[in-house]
Amino acid sequence: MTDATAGSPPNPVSEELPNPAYVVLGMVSLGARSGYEIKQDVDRSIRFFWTISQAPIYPSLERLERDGLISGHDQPSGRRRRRVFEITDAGRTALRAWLADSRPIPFELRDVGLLKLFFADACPPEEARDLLQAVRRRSQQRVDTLTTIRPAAAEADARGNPYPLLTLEMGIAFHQAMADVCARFADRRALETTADL
Amino acid sequence: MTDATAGSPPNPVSEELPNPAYVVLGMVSLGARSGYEIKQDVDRSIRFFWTISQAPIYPSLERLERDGLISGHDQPSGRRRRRVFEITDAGRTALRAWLADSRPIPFELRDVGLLKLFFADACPPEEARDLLQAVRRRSQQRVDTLTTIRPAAAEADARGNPYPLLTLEMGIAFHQAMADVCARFADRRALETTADL
DNA sequence: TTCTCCATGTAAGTAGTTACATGATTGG
DNA sequence: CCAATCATGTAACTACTTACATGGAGAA
Repeated sequence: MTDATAGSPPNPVSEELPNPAYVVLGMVSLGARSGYEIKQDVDRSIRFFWTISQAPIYPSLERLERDGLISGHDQPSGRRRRRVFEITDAGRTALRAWLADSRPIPFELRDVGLLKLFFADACPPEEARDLLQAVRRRSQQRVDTLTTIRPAAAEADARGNPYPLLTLEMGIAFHQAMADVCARFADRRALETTADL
Repeated sequence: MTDATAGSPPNPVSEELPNPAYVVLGMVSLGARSGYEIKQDVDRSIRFFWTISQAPIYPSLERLERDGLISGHDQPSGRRRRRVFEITDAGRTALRAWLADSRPIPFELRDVGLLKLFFADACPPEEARDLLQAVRRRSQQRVDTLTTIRPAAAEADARGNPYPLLTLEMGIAFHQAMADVCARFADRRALETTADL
């Protein structure tokens, strides 16, 4: 039997946190201070492979502080309240432990675009073609957006942190690959249609 | 005011269904008969971009039948109960309407691998390297698995439905692209480390 | 007889979302 | 003074998931 009935206050790192808590912890480690800033930073950087809504950020911060992974101080500007946070040594340790966890990392995609494409045989050729076009354009647009953002990530790279740029380039490559497959398929279809005439 | 208080029975197509219902409808349209078969088919075909657990399938089938999009008949084998379904004309129409919906299709990825990679600067170089390796291997394995499955999709293509093969190739392409970016980055790091000596 | 597969269903829990609510500060 | 932005918090809902429960059929 483990001694689980001991008083709760100390609560060392031991337990695993839910994913959003690691996002919050990670953002604080990169310099985000208030809950508001965390949300901003998420929307600017990782939104292409992770989103978080504002609501769960504040309970997350509370919990991280209770666990001693971040330390918070009130820092109002004028009469507007504001609470800022810094990562602690325990927080850095917990973040590293999460990153170093050697269990296999699952990959789960849940995409309506691919789902529709899979069933596309259920609709007439022109509609299927439009659907393929829509999926292609979607990826092409994503490539464009990510490319626009690239300079900011390149700056971080120049300052010694290459990982934001790495993930950005994975996003670009990923969507470019999807767009390419769409294009190849559309060409093949066009050829077949011409051959049929 | 719309006349919403009318008796519920007729209930024409009008309303949009939740995504899992379209998965079920689509699978029935492709020949899946029982709830059990639907689950099997999902796990064999679309699990790489969509999953569904067994639980919500049966309520979905009930609802689709109430709406007249599929028709069900009891077909027990021996004393073991079993209910089989077919798509109706109304069902085909609803499926087509969903496929043809011209609103932009959202793309949302939620991947712990990329998330960890983004924060990888928080850990020492060897651990970051291991993490990159893990992400790379994950994609490489996915490419291998999908390639193994390819013949089945190629068969469907030969029989006149190219879309399962298309979605499969998109899966192969984007995982290959991710693995390539990992490889390029790992090489760059290796070079830099050698240069430092 | 026992194991695996076929087949359906429910109950409980969780992880997240949107929408709402509040209010201060800054810039035009 | 009005709009946009900074800043935090809650309540209700939804869309799932896992785990549990049941039981027949076929094969070894």
